[in-house]
Amino acid sequence: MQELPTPRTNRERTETTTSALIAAARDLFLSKGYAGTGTPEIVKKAGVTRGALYHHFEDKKALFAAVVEAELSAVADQIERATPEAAVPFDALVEGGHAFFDAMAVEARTRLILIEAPAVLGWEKLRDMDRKHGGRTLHEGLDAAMKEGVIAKLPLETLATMLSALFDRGALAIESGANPGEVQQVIAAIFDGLRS
Amino acid sequence: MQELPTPRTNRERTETTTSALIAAARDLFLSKGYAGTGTPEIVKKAGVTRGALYHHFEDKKALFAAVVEAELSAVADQIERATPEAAVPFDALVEGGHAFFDAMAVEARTRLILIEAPAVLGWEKLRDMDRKHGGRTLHEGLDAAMKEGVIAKLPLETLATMLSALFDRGALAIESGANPGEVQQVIAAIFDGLRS
DNA sequence: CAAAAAGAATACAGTCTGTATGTATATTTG
DNA sequence: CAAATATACATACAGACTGTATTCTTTTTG
Repeated sequence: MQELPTPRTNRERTETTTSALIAAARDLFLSKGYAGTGTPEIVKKAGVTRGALYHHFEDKKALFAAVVEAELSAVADQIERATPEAAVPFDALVEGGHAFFDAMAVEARTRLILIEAPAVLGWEKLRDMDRKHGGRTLHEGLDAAMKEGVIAKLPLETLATMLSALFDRGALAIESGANPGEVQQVIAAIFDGLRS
Repeated sequence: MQELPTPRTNRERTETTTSALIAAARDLFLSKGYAGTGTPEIVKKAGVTRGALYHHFEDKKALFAAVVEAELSAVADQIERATPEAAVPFDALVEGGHAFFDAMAVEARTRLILIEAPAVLGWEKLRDMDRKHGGRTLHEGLDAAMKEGVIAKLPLETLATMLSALFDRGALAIESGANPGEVQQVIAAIFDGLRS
């Protein structure tokens, strides 16, 4: 009875282990936080050894960054899928906000993306990652609305940064038990106040 | 040549060592972050031993909490001292915001209070601590402005939470090189939009 | 002043991270 | 296709840190 070597290409092997690591790390980071999760536990859950982890990732932080990137991508996809096309740029912003809260409602996702990621990776680093993914939605929406004269003319970059803070804080507040309706009401009022 | 025992009351001893620990920890946490600062380094800088640390504080996190509390208190004091009295409630909000940014301009203070503290102590815990100190300023200002009918009627608690997010994000953006003038311009525009 | 309590120092056990070293599996090259 | 090389992975190790247990010292109390 021979052992079947089951030959796999290197790309496949890498893909398998990195996926397993990211998936395992994601679950543990979400449930126990970054500091509360040790690499021994991660590799055990992923079914590999620490050697494999440190072969594919520079360090624990790099693995965490990969998890965050995946989550940001998932959020962006979920938003894009939920908001097909909005006739009025202004409405797109409101709908996008709604989709954002839905996407962030995944258990503990807010803590991972909005609390832990800035602390572990640095706020600016996360800001850049965010821009690559979901951040574009808000940015482009504001740009369009501003060009059509729907909202007041303000420094776009700064305005986007400030308004995204509203959504982030809103998601955190909702997860902590705040009334989602109230949060959206307040955000709507603020956006409405920006109309020219 | 006898050693002078320099008898000190227990309260004095406690006060001395806890102060030294908090001061040393503050500097190190600010410059190297929470995870990057070990307790051996802290006690060395404070001139005591780890035994003293763990006698007065439950764990490293508790010491960090004490530092954060002190920083929050310092920020609140600085704001209160900078904004004597504002005739119009609405103006008080603007002036308070300006004072807030000044207070947060202390090197790395934003990272400690806005990034690390939520990650280490939990967002809700920090939210509570914040309410005890500076959070009141914004809360009361909004309450007054709303009662006088200066701004639109909205759920106060939620509105305060959302607007404080603007100031927090603004402080972070400024520390990351954003134009302070633009930040305040955007915030002013948002507040102005809320006038009824 | 003796006993009790509180402050503080030392020693220790357990855990984690990152690296160094060794082995097996793929891929490239002659 | 065989040897050489590179990549994937596993094991062993060194250093550091956290929190606790123990012991000693100083202050307080009866």
